[in-house]
Amino acid sequence: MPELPEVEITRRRIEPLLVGRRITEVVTGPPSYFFITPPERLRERLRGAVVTKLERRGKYIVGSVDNGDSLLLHLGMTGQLFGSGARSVRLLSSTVRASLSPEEQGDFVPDLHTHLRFRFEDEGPEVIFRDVRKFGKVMLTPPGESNPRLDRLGRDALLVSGEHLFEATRKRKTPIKAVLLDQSVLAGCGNIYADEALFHAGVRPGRRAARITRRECDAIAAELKRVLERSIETGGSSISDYIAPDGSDGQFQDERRVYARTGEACFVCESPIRRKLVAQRGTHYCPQCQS
DNA sequence: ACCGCACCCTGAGCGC
DNA sequence: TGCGCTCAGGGTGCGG
Repeated sequence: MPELPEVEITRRRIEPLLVGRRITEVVTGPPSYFFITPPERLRERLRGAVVTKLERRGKYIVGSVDNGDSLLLHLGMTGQLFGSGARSVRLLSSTVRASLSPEEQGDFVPDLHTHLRFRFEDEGPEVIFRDVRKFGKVMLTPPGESNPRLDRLGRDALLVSGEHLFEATRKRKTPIKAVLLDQSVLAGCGNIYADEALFHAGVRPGRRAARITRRECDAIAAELKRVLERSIETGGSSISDYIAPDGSDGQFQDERRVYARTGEACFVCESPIRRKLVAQRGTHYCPQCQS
């Protein structure tokens, strides 16, 4: 599931494929939950346009278009943004994959889940947005208009501080993990990195936020920053559908300490890792190392 | 203001 | 073998 590191890696790799190239055609799928802006409007507004800048805001990728529009992309749970040259079996459903020989599992072929394709004047690689579950989003904001989705975002998770976390957690009865997942507090933090940061900080995810000490807030902030930076360095976590935009897998999943390790031994104390629901999310922790 | 929860979606994995 | 059920989860919006 794409969180800040995966989104940042995607942004970095897509930037040279998108920025500065004149769009000649936008090919879209039919209207759906995925399209906040209707596909017809996207096609009209982006034909002939150039994206001049590509930034990340939390888990959003935001493009500045030379017509003044702002292009918002969100990968949701299963969104994949890549160049047409990417080669990865993760770009195919397992049933389709199973019907192909290894040598056939090469170049990407647009399918039912391919909602958006950008074609360019230079006739080079296309930029493709595929999303099986359609929890991803694409949206165009007209010149001068702000976007409420972006306005809601809090501080970027890479810039978290113990002080900020301490202030945000006072008077909150909800579990500390819910605060870490709250995009209006920490933009970009998601399920994997919340669990990992809380493990490294030695704090149980279900603890009431207001009961977390200043010292613990410092530890959580430092560890969150560290795991996010480390994940970006190692290419992100390729759990389920995420691939880097060149089709390669990330490596951070090999450095996980608790996420999706239910029942396996803690690397520190060998206690079995536990899983429970916190804030309606699958949550993993070590009962011995975290208190 | 804050909190919990339903909803959106579809493939994987499981039990029968 | 195959069907049908359940689960997964980011973000939004609603009701309490």
